[in-house]
Amino acid sequence: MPSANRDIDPRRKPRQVRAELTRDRILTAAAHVFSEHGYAAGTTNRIAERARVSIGSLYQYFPNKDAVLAELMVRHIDRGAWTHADRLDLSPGTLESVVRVLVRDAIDNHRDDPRLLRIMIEEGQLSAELRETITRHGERRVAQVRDVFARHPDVDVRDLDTAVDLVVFTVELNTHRLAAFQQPAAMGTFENELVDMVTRYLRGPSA
Amino acid sequence: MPSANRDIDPRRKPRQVRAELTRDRILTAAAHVFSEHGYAAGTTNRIAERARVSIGSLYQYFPNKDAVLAELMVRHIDRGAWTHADRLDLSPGTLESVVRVLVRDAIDNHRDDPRLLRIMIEEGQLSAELRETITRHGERRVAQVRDVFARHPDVDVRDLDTAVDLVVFTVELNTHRLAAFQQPAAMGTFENELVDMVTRYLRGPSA
DNA sequence: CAGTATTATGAGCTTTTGCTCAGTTCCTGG
DNA sequence: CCAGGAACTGAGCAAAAGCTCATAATACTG
Repeated sequence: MPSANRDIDPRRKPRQVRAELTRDRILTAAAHVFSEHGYAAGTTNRIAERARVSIGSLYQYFPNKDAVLAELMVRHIDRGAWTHADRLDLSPGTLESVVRVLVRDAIDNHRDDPRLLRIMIEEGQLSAELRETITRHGERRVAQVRDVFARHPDVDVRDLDTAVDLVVFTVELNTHRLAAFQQPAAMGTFENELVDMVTRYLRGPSA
Repeated sequence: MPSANRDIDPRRKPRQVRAELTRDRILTAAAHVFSEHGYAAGTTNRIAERARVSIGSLYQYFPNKDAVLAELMVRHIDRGAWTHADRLDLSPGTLESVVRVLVRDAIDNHRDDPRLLRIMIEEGQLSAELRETITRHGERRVAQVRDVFARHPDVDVRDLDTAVDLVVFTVELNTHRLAAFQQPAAMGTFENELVDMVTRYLRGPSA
């Protein structure tokens, strides 16, 4: 495989609408292809083919394959799907309602495509910088949730850090699975049960 | 890529101990390589190299790359790691102890290598037959758990099916993550919290 | 120990895949 | 309307990866 990660190579920057459009089609196609085939098996030719664009065009906008995935990740982050958990702070309601916001937030985050999300994070060599950003986002989220739980009077757990960890990832992972497999119909029921489980856990031994 | 999935091609079947040994070394190496590099980037040459075996030997025992991953999966299943949940039936103790068995079981299942497990399931084209087997295992497990919960007097949930689904996967996924990232030290604490969360959920609104 | 069967080797063939570049088509400003 | 830049094309190159096969080494058998 040819050398990836050459010096930052902005390639041509789109100046016409047409170009922007092509770029978009490439990225959309890439999202589908990576999601379906995984990173390694999602070949650039397949992406170009799916985008109905010649392979040359793809390389006019992206210096290499990694850059395509990276751009996808950047877009995902920029879309802000990852932490509009600001709502969390503003919801001083019952513990259950807080948890529900958390769950809804996770669902929003996974609305795009959970498979792709995993691939973006686990496969493909993202730049250290980008990884940093992602990690930071995750940590900020955990910290935010920790804060809210710490403040809430109904929360009663042995170790707050462990609890937050458990809760955040339980919500995250279940949502992930849910988005991937289930049909939207079962969503409602599932959301309720998930919220219930987490809430009861946080409330502690309500003896 | 050459045609995979040709007619069942048993290749040479080992007749000497030496051969069996080579086969094992190949599989062990494959497990490591796939786990480290993913399926697509885990090349057969790398596997052979790591096994200290010539590439030719690899293809003497496996018709193609997919077959190596498939065999790995078969071994995983055969090892019976997936459902010695027989213990479940035999543990008529408290709800908490039942849940704990469930968690321990999941941990055992992931003892081998969680990365590999994911790769085996999500990447690589397993035969329809093998996929069937895996699905069946999963379903059987869920059914088994459902049964135990249905019988247990302390379980109080709205919808048993949904609850079992939620519980099984929550345990599964958290264990997965735990095995992958955390050091064994934090394991104990985490196990307790997980057990707690699930138990409280199953006990229902203990008003 | 000779003869045969089994196992192991690795150079290299074939296909796949990331990517280039010379040439064509399209768009826009003057 | 046309010149020149921007965008697009796709045949094909180089590297990588899957896999073969002629040959060598090793183990078993009588």
